Amino acid sequence: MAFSRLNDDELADRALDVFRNYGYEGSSLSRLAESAGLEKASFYYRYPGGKKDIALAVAARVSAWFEENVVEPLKGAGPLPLRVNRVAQRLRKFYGDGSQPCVLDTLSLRGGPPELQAALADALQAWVAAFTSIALESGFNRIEAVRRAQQAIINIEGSLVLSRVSANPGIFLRTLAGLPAFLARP
Amino acid sequence: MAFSRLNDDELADRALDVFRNYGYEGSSLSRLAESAGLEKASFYYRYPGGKKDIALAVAARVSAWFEENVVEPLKGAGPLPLRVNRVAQRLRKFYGDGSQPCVLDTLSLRGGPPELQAALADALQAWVAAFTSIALESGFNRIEAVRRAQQAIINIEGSLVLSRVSANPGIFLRTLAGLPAFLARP
DNA sequence: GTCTATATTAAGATAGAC
DNA sequence: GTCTATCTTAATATAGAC
Repeated sequence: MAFSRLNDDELADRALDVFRNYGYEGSSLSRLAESAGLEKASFYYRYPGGKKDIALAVAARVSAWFEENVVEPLKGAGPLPLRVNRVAQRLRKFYGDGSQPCVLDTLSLRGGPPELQAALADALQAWVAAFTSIALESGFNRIEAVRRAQQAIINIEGSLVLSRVSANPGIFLRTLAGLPAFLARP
Repeated sequence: MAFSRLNDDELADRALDVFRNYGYEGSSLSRLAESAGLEKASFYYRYPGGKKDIALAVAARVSAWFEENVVEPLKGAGPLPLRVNRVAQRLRKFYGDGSQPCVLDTLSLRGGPPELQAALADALQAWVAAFTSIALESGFNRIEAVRRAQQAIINIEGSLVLSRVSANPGIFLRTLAGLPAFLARP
């Protein structure tokens, strides 16, 4: 295994996939190392603090993902609904078309360190802020804009739970389809 | 510990609390046994199949909880919004005022047997059906009633995730407050 | 029906070779 | 920077006393 090693971002992406599917406690170091194609000892070399460290790296990666795939695309040119729709497609992919749990939801389950909870809360806050900006730009007043942003994320998170538990992606995909009209009124 | 033993329902309630906070894989038998105030060996006496068995018992208990606290109260007498509000208060308590994860969400994470996933999907389906009945009784046509029922549960599950991750129960409590008007239009 | 005791396997973590 | 080897602790599971 001297070749085909993964860089830090790729490694965090693999770990993200383990964490969101098993929760914090359910993600054993063996599983995390295996998902990275590494022996446990090599894993400790990269993340001396073990599971805590890689979980924090995953939280940072999640924040970076939202910056790159939600905050930035929303700032781009073009009509508002079209920009929102671009973000909806990124979210669709991020959540595996409704088959993958949200890492904010499941990595925040009991067992992780307080810094992890704080980092996940920050990532969520950035998401709300990005959606709020769009609702403001769309003409809603501040109170209504924040309400819409929160409700849009409630819709995404809630429909994801329903889709996943009932093994019916349609609910999640329909929610995403309605996102542009909901956040950026025509 | 010859006295103060818990019956099956009480035991399942304790296990439910462990499962929803740690997910399936993250809930060790040691933790489950400890939460029940039993030694591991005693736990195996009651649930010979170990974690799988108690998880299935928890899923059955969840179904029973929805039957008793959602389906039945909605059938009671009184104005529709008042009945829905009674259910909202039960849900508020069930979810620890927005501090406790939903067991449908987190017990369905990877690791559990297929029968568990099926049982949790059934419980969710019963919830949707109960809310659909209310929306129908309230005057919505069938398609809109199903949509409202699903959306009401999306609101609950989604706002619970937001409240929990951001440690802000307000979002969840506000969603519950709006439930009667949403499901049973005045 | 619950306990103590114990066996086996997996998880968490480090040392040292390459 | 990754590996094998090893240690320690925890998890899973069973046997047998009470």
